Amino acid sequence: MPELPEVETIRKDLKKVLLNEKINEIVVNNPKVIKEPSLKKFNQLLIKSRVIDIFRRGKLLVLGIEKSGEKYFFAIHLRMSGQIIYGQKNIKSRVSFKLSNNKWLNYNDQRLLGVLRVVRDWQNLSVIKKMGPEPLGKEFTQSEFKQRVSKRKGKIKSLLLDQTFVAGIGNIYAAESLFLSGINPQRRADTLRDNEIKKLFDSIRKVLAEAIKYRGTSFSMYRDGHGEGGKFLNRLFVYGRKGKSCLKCKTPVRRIVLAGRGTYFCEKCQS
DNA sequence: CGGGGCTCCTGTGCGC
DNA sequence: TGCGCACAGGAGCCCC
Repeated sequence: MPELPEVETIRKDLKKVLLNEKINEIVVNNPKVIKEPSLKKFNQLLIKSRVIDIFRRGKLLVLGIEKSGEKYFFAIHLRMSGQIIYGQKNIKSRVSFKLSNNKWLNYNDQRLLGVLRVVRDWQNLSVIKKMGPEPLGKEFTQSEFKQRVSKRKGKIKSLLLDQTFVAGIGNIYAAESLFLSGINPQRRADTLRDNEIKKLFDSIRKVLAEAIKYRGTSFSMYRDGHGEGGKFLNRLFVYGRKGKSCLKCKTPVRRIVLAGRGTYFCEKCQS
């Protein structure tokens, strides 16, 4: 569900309310989402710990925590249906944390696909070690992007979804970036011309930055740190608009399946 | 390396 | 109303 802009919105929301709070109580209603370490150890490490940092890498949200002089990282991947909502206790949550200010941090996850971990070194997580560049960061440059794209034989849309290639892009923003750049999602990456790759590079950054500005896209499950929806939904050009007319040329938007994922595009605007 | 299929889950919406 | 199927902001795994 949440892609980079959604996770970033949650991060910013939580940063305002979570820093320096202590976790005083943990209620685990479904241990399945806790992947590392054991449930017992997970509870032990988090209880009475203090939140000292909150950051994001790709779609991964990380809380830096401190417990009796030791530093740990609470890494949260929301996958398809995860939510982290600050406020009142939610009895439907998979895991809830009671904070020292008597508020609750609820981890909700309808489909139970999310992953919670507590580790000593977040940079040592395999997802992090394999993860591609942060698309809004300085290390993401047009020239290295162009070089890497032009070497790949797979479909450009699959490549954008590959977290080891670029971090944080998911199904919505892959579709929107490709629409803005006028590129058909089925194109082989190595057939893109230089000006198309440049356009794609710019579009990725533009779409992600805009989506952050509008606090993400709420199709159904996504909620920000306070349980509110994002406002980017009505700024989407193609995602979820099958059969509706293209906002640029009025041609009906098509939906196909690529690598098992719904893929939306305008045949006329994207070639 | 690339692609397809399947899997982990729960829930909703649609056609018949 | 009921049933079965498709589909859902993700990603890892196996196999060809």
